[in-house]
Amino acid sequence: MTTYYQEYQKAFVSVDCIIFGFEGGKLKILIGRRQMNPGRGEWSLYGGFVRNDESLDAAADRTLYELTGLRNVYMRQVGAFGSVDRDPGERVISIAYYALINVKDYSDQMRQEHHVEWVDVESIPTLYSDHNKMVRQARKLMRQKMRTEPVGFELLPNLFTLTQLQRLYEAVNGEEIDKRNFRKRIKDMDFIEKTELIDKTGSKRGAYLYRFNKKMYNEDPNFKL
Amino acid sequence: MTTYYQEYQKAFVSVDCIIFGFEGGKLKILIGRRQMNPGRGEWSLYGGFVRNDESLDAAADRTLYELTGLRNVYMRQVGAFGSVDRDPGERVISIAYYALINVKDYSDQMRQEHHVEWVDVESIPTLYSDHNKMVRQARKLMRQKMRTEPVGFELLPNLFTLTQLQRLYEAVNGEEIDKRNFRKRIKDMDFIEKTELIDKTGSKRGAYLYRFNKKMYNEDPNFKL
DNA sequence: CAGCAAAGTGTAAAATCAACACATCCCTTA
DNA sequence: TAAGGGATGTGTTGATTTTACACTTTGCTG
Repeated sequence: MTTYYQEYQKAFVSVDCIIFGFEGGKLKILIGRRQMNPGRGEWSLYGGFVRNDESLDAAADRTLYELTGLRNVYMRQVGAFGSVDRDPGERVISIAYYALINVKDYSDQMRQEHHVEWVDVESIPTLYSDHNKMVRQARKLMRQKMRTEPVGFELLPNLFTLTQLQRLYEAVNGEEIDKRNFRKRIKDMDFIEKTELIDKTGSKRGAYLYRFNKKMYNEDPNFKL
Repeated sequence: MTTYYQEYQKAFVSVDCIIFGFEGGKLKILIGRRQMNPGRGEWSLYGGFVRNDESLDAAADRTLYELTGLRNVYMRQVGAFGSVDRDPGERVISIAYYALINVKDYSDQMRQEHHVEWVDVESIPTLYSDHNKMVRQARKLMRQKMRTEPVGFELLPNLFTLTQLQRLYEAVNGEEIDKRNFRKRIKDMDFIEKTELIDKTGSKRGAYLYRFNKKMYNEDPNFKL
């Protein structure tokens, strides 16, 4: 291999994942105690190093897969973090990604094996290095995305009630939404289909289950919530 | 220095700058012929490598300074680009930044020395590697930012006419704006101050010059265009 | 002094958004 | 078996925001 840039310095490049889940009406992220030095034992995002034969996106996918066993998860880059001393040991540039997963797709056993926990985004402890900053930025981007694209469904089961959907948006935006106005907006979006199925777990009366029809959305992609 | 991560691979990390300017009613960016191999002679963004003793943001600032001699320029990160083969020679992760500068602040002499040119964003040639992708993303972010924060003034002289401001927004969004509606919105923003000065270069009649009052904006920061 | 080119100005209709209350259903339990 | 509780589900109205739209003024130029 020709070495063009030998006069310049290299750095370690890692990815860190902000993994969002929605459970019990709360928006949560997965964090765990850091297993390696430096910083062993501190609360931390889950991450990993980028190999020279994989793209950043691929490294993020792989990292998420290692942790959850899930593939084809919705992930988006948050940005690159590169303070000189963000890692106490070496120069490490980290690229943060956020992921949206359905909590039910993540086995509790696997969660425990990796020593990670779901914590409410409203009460995140101090994390290793600049991870709190990453989380803040991820939330901001995610909130923005949720407003303009139908990505919230990634956090819900295939079938969901309108109340669940509303609670999700309330958790993401941190404010209550008027039920009637919310449902009116949903009605305008044909790609959110009402099924004949009823969910009985959330109430005695039962609520209709809805589903997101991706094909229908792609034919006329206009979403706003 | 303790070496914690020796089992992992390092990569070169660079920054690339999308430098926006506004001139003759057109939004432009600075590009030049690449001076180094690989890719010498191809159209390219201006960039540089990140040193181990500077943050990513500092590297971006330095790179812009080397090219333009300007400091304290409005810059924001676009994101990290890391396809495996984005650089034909080595593994290089690049962090893209966009900058907003007032074209008049950039001396034409310095521009020529660095062999860069202003080109209309609507007719950008094929650029080296993934630089076109960087530009697309930068424009998207920049457009978004322009809508919600008063950053457009970075592209204009201190004193500007409302027509200039309107042309800027038209160039950024790629669509014409109704003059009366535009001016109505401006009137609602007290921090865009009318001065008693008149610009005579743009019309025979002359137009009032306005200025952006940053302090006033900070007291009540609400901007929307 | 007529013509031109850009500056500057208001209103009305349409669309969107925000506020708001009660009946229904089904299960539970007294 | 009747009453109570808790979540589901449903429309209207006023307020606000957004859009569409045309003519006069000014000062220089020929």
